[in-house]
Amino acid sequence: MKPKYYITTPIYYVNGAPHIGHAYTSIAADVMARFKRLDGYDVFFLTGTDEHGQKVEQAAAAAGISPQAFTDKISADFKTMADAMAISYDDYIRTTEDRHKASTTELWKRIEKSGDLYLGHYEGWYAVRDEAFYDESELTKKPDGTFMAPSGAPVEWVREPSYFFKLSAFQDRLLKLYEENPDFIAPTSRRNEVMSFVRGGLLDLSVSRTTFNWGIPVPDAPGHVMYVWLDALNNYVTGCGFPDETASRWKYWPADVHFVGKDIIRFHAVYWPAFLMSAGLPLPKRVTSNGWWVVDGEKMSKSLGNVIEPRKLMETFGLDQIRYFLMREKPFGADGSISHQAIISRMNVELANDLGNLAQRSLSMVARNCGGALPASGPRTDDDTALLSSAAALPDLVRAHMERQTFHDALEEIWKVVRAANGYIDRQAPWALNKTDKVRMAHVLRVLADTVRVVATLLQPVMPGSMAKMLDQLGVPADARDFAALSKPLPDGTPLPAPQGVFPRYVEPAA
RNA sequence: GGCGGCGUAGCUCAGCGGUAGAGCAGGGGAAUCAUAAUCCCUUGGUCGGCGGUUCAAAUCCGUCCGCCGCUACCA
Repeated sequence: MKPKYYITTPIYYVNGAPHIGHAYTSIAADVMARFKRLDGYDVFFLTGTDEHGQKVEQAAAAAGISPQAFTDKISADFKTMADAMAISYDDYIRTTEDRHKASTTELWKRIEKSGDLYLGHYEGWYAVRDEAFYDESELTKKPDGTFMAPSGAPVEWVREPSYFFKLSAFQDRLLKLYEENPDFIAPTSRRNEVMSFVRGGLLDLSVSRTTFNWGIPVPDAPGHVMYVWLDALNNYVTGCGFPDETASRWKYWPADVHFVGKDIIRFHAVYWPAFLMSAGLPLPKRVTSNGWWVVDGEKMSKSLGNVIEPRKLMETFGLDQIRYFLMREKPFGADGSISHQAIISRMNVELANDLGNLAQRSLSMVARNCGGALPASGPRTDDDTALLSSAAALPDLVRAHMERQTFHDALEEIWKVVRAANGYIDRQAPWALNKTDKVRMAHVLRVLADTVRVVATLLQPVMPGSMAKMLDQLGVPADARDFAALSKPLPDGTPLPAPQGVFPRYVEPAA
């Protein structure tokens, strides 16, 4: 039986259109999911939308439609986006679904039963627009005497009854979790921040609200709805069929990895495990967080007019090219910059010149000089062995990087082999052998075909469409494209279709 | 303020105790199978400053300068 692997993206808050940040996290999670499937795992990959909260309620009112109609529309937009980016999710969850309400109600009851909830009241300066409370020290006084949040939003003093979660009681258990599981939070810099935060002491968490209705009702507490994070985080458990622990999907819980943006690491690495501990449910194995993309050193913002839209990028450069760029250009956990020029450079230098051209020059010689059939292997020279060995070592190297989400390093390892193959073809010069030693030429071309096959197989998670084309051209059957199949050589004489360029060079349109 | 991180070639970064590295960009050459793609060679750095430990320091310690992150209920 295949080992299971459960992977999630955040569920995205439906207060705006999908942007590059959403695309990035989802693509990374998708790369991971596809990699695990090819590596022999029974993968469950969940994504979806987070649809409750006061802001949604108000935005819907402003739009003159019901909250449900409002979220239906935006959730559909996110789903369309996920499909357009080839996100291979197995389920798409929405927090407004009945299954999630049932699941979260049960989670609440379990936490309550553990004695970790109590009724108190919350008061403070509240900004409706930010859906957040602020400490008085954070506020600035305006000329008219009213106060303003750091975001510029107006605040008002509110006092409301609220249920609290005894987060303060979980400090030691959380620290123990981090210490015993050094891989629980990635990257390390975030782990240090989280540990430092928890060491500093934890306050109880307000987990219900009475000032709005668009949420899951607290059981037996009229007027209270659950506060957003308890509701939102629980989607990961809902997706596995909770509270039906006999559901076929329940085997997937706990998650093997939650992919999140660095802004929500604390919710996933502190609150979420505490909720689960209280409810007596197993904890996720890992929370891995990604950094931001900036444009020319500036954070993207509408006012600066430098917002990069994922749809536009895909239209201009192509989906696989963008997926490749995002995984290749910077370390996953770190911030990095994106620009038109940088995309073109990766695309033309690495995809078109290095890899696309390697496949094209190798396969066109097979087509022309080997009767369009895969040549047989021959006696290996040292040069042959060096290249084939580096290709054979690739799956383990890449796997190790994938486990740590060091995608850019995984791709660099693959590119070392691509560059080595270009060096090999120049040294062996099969075009010269064509005139002097056709037998050796055929053997050289087979070494190249085998090397490109390994590379293309390993790149499928990042560029599924393009690599499918490349593997077609290499004569690899559709059922022999997982990593295990690499140990089985392709049959000699496999007929190959006429090669066609997989990665065209990007040429700037004439102005 | 407290805690943590970073500062290495023009650019992005790796190295983290033993004679400075990669990719891109720049320069020269080779080849001509291929998407004018490829390959080889090469220019270029007092490894932020100053002290210290050591036979030996980008690499350990101290200090200074400059950037950045976290410091609670915001996706």
